[in-house]
Amino acid sequence: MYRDYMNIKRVTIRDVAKVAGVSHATVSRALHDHKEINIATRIKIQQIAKEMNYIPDLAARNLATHTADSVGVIIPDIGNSFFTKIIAGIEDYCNGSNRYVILGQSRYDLERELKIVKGVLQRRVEGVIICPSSTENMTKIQELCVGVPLVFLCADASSINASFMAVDDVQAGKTATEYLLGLGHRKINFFGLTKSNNSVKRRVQGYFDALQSFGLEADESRVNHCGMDYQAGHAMAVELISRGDVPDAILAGNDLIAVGAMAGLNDAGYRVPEDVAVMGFDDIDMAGLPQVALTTMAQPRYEMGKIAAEMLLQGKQRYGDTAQGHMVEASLKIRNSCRHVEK
Amino acid sequence: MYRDYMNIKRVTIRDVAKVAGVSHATVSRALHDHKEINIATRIKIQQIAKEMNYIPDLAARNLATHTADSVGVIIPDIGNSFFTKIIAGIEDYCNGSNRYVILGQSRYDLERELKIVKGVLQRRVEGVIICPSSTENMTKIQELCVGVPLVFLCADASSINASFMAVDDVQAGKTATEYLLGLGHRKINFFGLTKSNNSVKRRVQGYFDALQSFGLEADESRVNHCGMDYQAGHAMAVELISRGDVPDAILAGNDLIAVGAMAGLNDAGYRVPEDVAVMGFDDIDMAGLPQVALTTMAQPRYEMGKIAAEMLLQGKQRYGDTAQGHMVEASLKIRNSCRHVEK
DNA sequence: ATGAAAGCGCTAACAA
DNA sequence: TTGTTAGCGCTTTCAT
Repeated sequence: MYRDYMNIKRVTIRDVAKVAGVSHATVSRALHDHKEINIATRIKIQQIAKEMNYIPDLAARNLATHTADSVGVIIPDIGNSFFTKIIAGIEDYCNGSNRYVILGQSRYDLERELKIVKGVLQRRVEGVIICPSSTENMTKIQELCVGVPLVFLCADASSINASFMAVDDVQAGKTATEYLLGLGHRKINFFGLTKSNNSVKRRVQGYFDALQSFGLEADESRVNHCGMDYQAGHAMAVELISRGDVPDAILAGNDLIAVGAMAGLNDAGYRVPEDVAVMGFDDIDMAGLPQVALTTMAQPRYEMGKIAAEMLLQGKQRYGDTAQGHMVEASLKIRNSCRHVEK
Repeated sequence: MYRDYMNIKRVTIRDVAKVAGVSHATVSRALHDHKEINIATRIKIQQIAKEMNYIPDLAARNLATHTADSVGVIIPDIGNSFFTKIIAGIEDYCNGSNRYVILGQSRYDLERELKIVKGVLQRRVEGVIICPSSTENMTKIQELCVGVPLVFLCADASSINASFMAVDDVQAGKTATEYLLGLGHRKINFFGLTKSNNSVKRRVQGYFDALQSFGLEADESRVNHCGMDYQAGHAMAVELISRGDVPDAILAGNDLIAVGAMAGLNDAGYRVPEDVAVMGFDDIDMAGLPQVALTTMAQPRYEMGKIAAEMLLQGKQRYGDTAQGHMVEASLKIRNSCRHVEK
């Protein structure tokens, strides 16, 4: 039924006890530097344990103590360095306190995401940090996590009273769009998971806000629903071109899309930024390459991961607790993929 | 002493049993679709379990059955998309069989790496897959993992009789260098963790082999020991320039270094490939961007991860078992960062 | 300072 | 078909 774990039996606390000629309880005490123990026996036991290559079984310990020592981290796409930097932040915080990360990848797939949440919960995590693939799933996730600390990352969860750590995406979308507008662009298309993803939806909202503040009419056909990766951005750009509907500027839901769009534009003979401006969100490593020089809205990814971990593990955010929301500002990073045009 | 896991007690198999009016053993059977159970009670119990939001505790199950359901994956740097793609391969294989990945990042730090190995071992992993940061640590890792399936990734472990999945780095280094040599370059510098990292050491060996086959004398001062990231590549390039020792070509230990070196060269007014050729290893996403167009030795990263996971979980590679080694060829990916010169 | 015993949540003989 | 019991490796009272 289950998978075999190991034929070679690992040395347990009892094995050590036998060799040391004490009870296993004493070994447990010795290993934990318990105060009420003879210092000589403690040293002896620790010595023996080491010689026998004793490795404690944390699963058993956790079972006995009702504790947990790992946190579940669920992100949409491990191939996107934006998330990867977030994980680095979480990891660093966790390693500092000897906790480990159990990783899950939702691939922006709602079913899969829910399944993974269940999966990590079964594994006795101390809490879960999740960048939800969609707004729709957030309530369900919250319900699944009853009793377990939970913080949403990169998603505003204030409406469902859950803890979160996010960038002010509405503001970020607005700032980005205003920048493009200020440069003289008028036909601005938005690329991304504009219908489902929490962050992207809010960025689109900011995009509309900016249009409105410039007295411009919003054109729904300019928000183009597509995936969140390089390929999708490339394909969407190519599609627009083949439709003969080349915009002044493309505001992409993330940098991966933006870079893909740039490539698609280039392939079709359009120059960036001369012919069309391209802008993204996140400020991933790629964006900063001199050869790419993508103008983008930067998010403090590493810090966001770190703070989320801190919120989770210090605050013990849990369903029913007063939710805690951290909202930080994204910052406009001007590089060379957008330029001024006369209108 | 330990961290609190949850105040809200989770519903256990016994809680379900009480409600259903059966013994907890029956619940266990029902939940596992055990054959010897009344179909009506089975359905009833499953129903109740669902209503009560019962979540099985896999730690307890594993303890009882001597099984494990997660695999430890240890890589040097999660910020490098090369490793990230490997993880994607492992993840996909694992998710297919409902296993989870416990992640660790060594940061090319030997102490840290060993500590992480111990950490995942304590967490009852079914096996460990590791991209070792150095050759030196490999034996130690092998010793730590006695009794637990282990496969080295991106490192030739045949000399210590351990299982591994790797690219033929010697050949890859040779092919790369010969390509550069064939282009007319003579002063070729090698960047990277040339003294410690298994892969890099072997690539350097191939580099020397190629030099020799061209009847050229190896110049030790042209192998420059530096970190494995963008910053390190950038810094090393700048240092060479400030030394007034600009080479014809730079062969970087990985693409991140190569891209960093390109940027450093650009910053100092040198053009790639006109003034100096730059080449890397791995073929990460960045390398493929039209704006970067880095010539590199490509490795089938995703597949390597997948195969490693398969080796680990099917073959149950363990210390003492006949080790299994998979060696695949890297392929030369010619783009625009190297060009022909007259000598 | 140490041992004996109970129990964490679960599975798996063994009985009934 | 179901319940009883023991036990996985560990911690933690409670005695001694």
